[in-house]
Amino acid sequence: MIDIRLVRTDPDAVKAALSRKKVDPAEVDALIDRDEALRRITAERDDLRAKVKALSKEVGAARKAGDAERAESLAAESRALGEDAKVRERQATALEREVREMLLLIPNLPAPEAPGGDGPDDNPVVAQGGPDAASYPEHQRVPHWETAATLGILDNERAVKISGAMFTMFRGQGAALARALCQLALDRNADAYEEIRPPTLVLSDTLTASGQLPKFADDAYHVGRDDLWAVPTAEVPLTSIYRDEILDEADLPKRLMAYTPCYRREAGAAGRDTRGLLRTHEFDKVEILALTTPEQGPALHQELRDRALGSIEALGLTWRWVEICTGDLGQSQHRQFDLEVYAPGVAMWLEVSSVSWFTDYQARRANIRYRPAGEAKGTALVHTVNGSALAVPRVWAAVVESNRQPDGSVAVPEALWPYMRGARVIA
RNA sequence: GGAGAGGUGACCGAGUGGCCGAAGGUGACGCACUGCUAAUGCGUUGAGGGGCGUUGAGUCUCUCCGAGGGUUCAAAUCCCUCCCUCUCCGCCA
Repeated sequence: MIDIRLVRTDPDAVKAALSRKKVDPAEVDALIDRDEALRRITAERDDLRAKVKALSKEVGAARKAGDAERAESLAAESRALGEDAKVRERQATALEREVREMLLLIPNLPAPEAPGGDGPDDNPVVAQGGPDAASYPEHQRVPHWETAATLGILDNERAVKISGAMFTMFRGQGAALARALCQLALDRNADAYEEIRPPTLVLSDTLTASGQLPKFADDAYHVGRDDLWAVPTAEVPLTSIYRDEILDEADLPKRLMAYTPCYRREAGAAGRDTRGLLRTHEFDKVEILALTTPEQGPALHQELRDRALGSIEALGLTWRWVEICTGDLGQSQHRQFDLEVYAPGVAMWLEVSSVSWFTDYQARRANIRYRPAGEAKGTALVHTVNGSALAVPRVWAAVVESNRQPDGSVAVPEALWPYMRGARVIA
């Protein structure tokens, strides 16, 4: 959620910032209107309550003094005010809900330094590295699903039998490779990040805190019988770890990482990227996340990007870093970097990591605060940043394609040797 | 899933209708005492919303004792529903 106080004090700045995300200023005006009504009703309600409290005390005093008549008349007066207060209370509750629902749907303000643009095509490439995308030889211009089928390391046909379309299954060395990638990402970040193994079925409140609900309910799997949601990313449980808590500034930044499976319905993506591993309902990912002070936010955002990049470089892949323009920025994001790797077999740049700075947008939803050092009282909202340290399927695909040997085998990148039970080649 | 007990502030814990945002203790912080430490004494110490004022001066007010409803002039306290924790039984990787 954005700060309602900012909406009150500087509505024009909010509208201007949000217009870069294509939000209609009328939405902001509607919010202001409801907020004003809420504050008016709340003031009336509180005033009535104060009177009821004062009168109630007098009733007690009169009773004690044995003045039953006066007590009764005061009680009657208080009763009448109480009726009024109850009416106001109902109105206030309805307005509170309205304001909150509006606030939950209004996106975060984009960073001033986020580039303008209408969509993905306008995302500027900031940097690139690894082998030249044009340098891959002919024997590496083979889609991973073909190589994998030959080697018997991917069995999507049977995955579909088991779970339906867009589910995948790794086999043998392919399964080991998938697990090795996770292990690599965890080990590379264990120097600074606490490893978490969180639950992956979560409450609606948890999914709301990180921004997926209420707007993106269709994208997530819901277990109706128990009203639980399958997490689309470890960001969801990690963000909620300190929900409704107050941290010490000395404990910030708090760095966390988790390997989890991720579940996505891909509701709007029917028929797209259905071959191989480019888009699947269930995949493994290592997520890194930090809770920071506002001052630490930008630095941690860079740190996360560099860490995500570190694993990709260790694997020897061709990569590029794009910055997401305002028209393509997600609802909760203030600023976002994407990392893409080049997959020579499918001749595509694959998005493998998305590193985002949310300012206090998630923290306000999740109510995660900290006590600024040196100040006896008062709290402030933390900032959240997170990113994929490594998302398995697309990296798996890129590794298989860019390490394919002329004989059809796949050389295991050296960084993964410790995790492949001695295998240097998948054949 | 069945039976029972319980959920109060950073923590422990008292509180069965008004004098309770809440005793007492622990912890933390400040001051005093002390050669230092310790001990002792005194004091301070929750969060959130709104109004007026200020820009970090305050002041008034409302809300919060697991959550949500209800009874009452008045609810931490009485009633209802739900959630969670613990113990025993059942089941089970």
